[in-house]
Amino acid sequence: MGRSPCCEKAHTNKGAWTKDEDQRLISYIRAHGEGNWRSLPKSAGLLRCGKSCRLRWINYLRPDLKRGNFSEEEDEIIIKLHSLLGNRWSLIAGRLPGRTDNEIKNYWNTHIKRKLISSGVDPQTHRPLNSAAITQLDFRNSAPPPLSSKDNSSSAHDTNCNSTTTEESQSPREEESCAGAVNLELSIGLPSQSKYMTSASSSSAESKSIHGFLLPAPSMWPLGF
DNA sequence: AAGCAACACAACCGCGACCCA
DNA sequence: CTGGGTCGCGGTTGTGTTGCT
Repeated sequence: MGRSPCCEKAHTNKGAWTKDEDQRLISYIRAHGEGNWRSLPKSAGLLRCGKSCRLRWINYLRPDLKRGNFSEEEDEIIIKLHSLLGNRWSLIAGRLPGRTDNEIKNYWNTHIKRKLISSGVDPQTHRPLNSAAITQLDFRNSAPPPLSSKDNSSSAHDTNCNSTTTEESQSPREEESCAGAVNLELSIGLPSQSKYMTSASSSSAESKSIHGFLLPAPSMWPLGF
């Protein structure tokens, strides 16, 4: 179906935020709280799209943001969580207080990916690069290589279950079919207040993640999750 | 010192999920 | 049940900064 633009593009600013805009947004949210992103810009006197306001607040202005370099420990947590969850940055961010999904995503793409590759680990599969290469050969004639390189019988499923491509299947049916025996909440203790743990589709999404991603051997886990 | 390339990160875009009338 | 509006997510792009030649 057709989709209306999220805002009147002709009357909105784009690009970098000014200090004045930041200040307006901060003081408005302090006074009225988060939410109503669509109407917020107008109420706050900002010539910005609601989405832009939300992003600016979440990624940059929120008072509880940590900012600054990632610690070694955070690195390891991110790697660990990525091996479990794939590119579900918001879920990963939920486990790292003070960090945002955007920040983690950027950090992954610019630092950790390279770090893993240089240490011989495939950043998508979290397996040694050699075996990943073999896996790629195996799937060269079909769809893009699945994250999991396990048995062929489940490879199609794994492709559907992984989250690294835009072709990712999101349908509840497939999520259900992907729901595995492992409860992610038990494994990594996702916060129960997260919306992801309260909606049915989301909890199945967790299950699918844990199932879709072949867990690396415990010996490869830097942390004792 | 200048030009270029690589890097880092903020911001945008499009889409699916969710909510509610 | 359906359709429209809104929110949130992940991928991608744009731009400023840093390092190298």
